[in-house]
Amino acid sequence: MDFSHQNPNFNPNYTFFPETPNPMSDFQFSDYLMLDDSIFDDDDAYSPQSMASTEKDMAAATELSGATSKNSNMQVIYITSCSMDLFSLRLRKCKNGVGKNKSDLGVRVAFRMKSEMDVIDDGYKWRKYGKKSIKNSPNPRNYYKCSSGGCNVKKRIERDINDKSYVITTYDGVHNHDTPSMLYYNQMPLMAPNAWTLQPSSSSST
DNA sequence: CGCCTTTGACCAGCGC
DNA sequence: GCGCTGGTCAAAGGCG
Repeated sequence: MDFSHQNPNFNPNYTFFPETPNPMSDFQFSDYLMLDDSIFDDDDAYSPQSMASTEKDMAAATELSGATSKNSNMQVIYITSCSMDLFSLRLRKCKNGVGKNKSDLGVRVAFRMKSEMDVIDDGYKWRKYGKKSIKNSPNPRNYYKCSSGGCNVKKRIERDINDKSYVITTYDGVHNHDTPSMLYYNQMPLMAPNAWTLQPSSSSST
């Protein structure tokens, strides 16, 4: 089964994450995903280096997710369309990597999706602890902490300045517990990860 | 009663 | 040093 495609409009190193038919895929991640590259193993097929996007895309994603110079170790992955289940599987992968040598707050993930709702139900329980007006943005930024005891994961949610139909969500840290939906994913056959990560750019494999 | 949101105050980092 | 900005705290009130 071929899950991997190449998009001719982008960088040859670009990897396309296809949609997969799944009842959990009730919405799709449409634009940017940003990760701290230290969570990846060197030989990991998930490595950002194998999924480099254009400089323009990276700059845009960096701006969207609020990254600054102090986050310069972050790398940007461009995803045209990725369903919720695939994204969660990637987070599980990240969590496994972080546990080895980084604190729970070593990961930042940001993505932008089209949604009428401000808060996306990602399976975890969140408690709102702040709200701020952001300079040059008509939309406030909301701050949430994971309600689970001992879990220090935070997330920020705000509307895209340029297109209010998009919501930008930034996660800081990795949950130290599972969520019911994660249990669901654990029971899924692991077909997607092996398929769509092992075929980056066949043309660039020199 | 417990947990949540709201919201103003406070604090720290950064640029000038 | 000062002001601006983003992030967090904590008190108050609401809701199930």
